[in-house]
Amino acid sequence: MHARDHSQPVFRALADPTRRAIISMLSAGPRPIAEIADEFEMTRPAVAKHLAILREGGLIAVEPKGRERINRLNPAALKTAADWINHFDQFWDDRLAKLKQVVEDKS
Amino acid sequence: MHARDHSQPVFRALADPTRRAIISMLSAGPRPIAEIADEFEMTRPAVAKHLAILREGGLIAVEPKGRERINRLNPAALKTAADWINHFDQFWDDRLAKLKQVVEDKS
DNA sequence: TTGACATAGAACCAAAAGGTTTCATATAAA
DNA sequence: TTTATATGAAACCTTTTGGTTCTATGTCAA
Repeated sequence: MHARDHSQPVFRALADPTRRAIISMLSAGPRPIAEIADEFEMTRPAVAKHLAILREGGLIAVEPKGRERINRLNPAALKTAADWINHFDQFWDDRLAKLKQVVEDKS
Repeated sequence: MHARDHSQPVFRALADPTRRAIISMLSAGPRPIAEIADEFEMTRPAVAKHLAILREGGLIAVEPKGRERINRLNPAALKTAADWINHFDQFWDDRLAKLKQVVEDKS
């Protein structure tokens, strides 16, 4: 059993509605900070802080490009949270969970 | 922009490791507050606060039984978070997402 | 080189979160 | 009825969170 809680930074990142909105936004494609900040009614440094927390959760990766820093969604990190939640699949839809297992076994 | 964020109370509830541990614990069966609090190194009122937040997220239901209050997991509420996350399934495993869709359509 | 642009980062602040202790209340058991 | 138990709830405290403004730095463009 895993003693420590590696999913904490991910769940923490997902807890804020602004950060979830940023994830949605970045699912359409990578963007520099200023462009992201334009979509919200808060200052750029505030958005930058949210991006830092998303980065700590591994949810985004940053690549410098000239004087910009391009933020790209790393959806694989979402799987950490999905795995934890899906652990309880059986409780809300046992049949689907079993079929999904079959699908996974066949792959 | 989405008008309102109905998933916020769920994600908020999931953000704390103690609350996730409580969810795990209750997946084994309903328990009264004192029994839950025994498992953590914090006071009963602290645990009671966590239970209140889980209740706000719809993740647990409480039924009074004598002088006890039995906390029962309501895993259906987890689906709210799962749905949001699985919306990004395509990014980490497009094939599985499609098969899962087929399964859901057949039900 | 000079000026504009994109971002980093520090200092600061108010509110929320997560904990505590203390006290009140309802039910069960003696 | 009296006492013990299970919980609710208030008051309080400290740390974290989410925001701000101001300043510094590196890069592009004239």
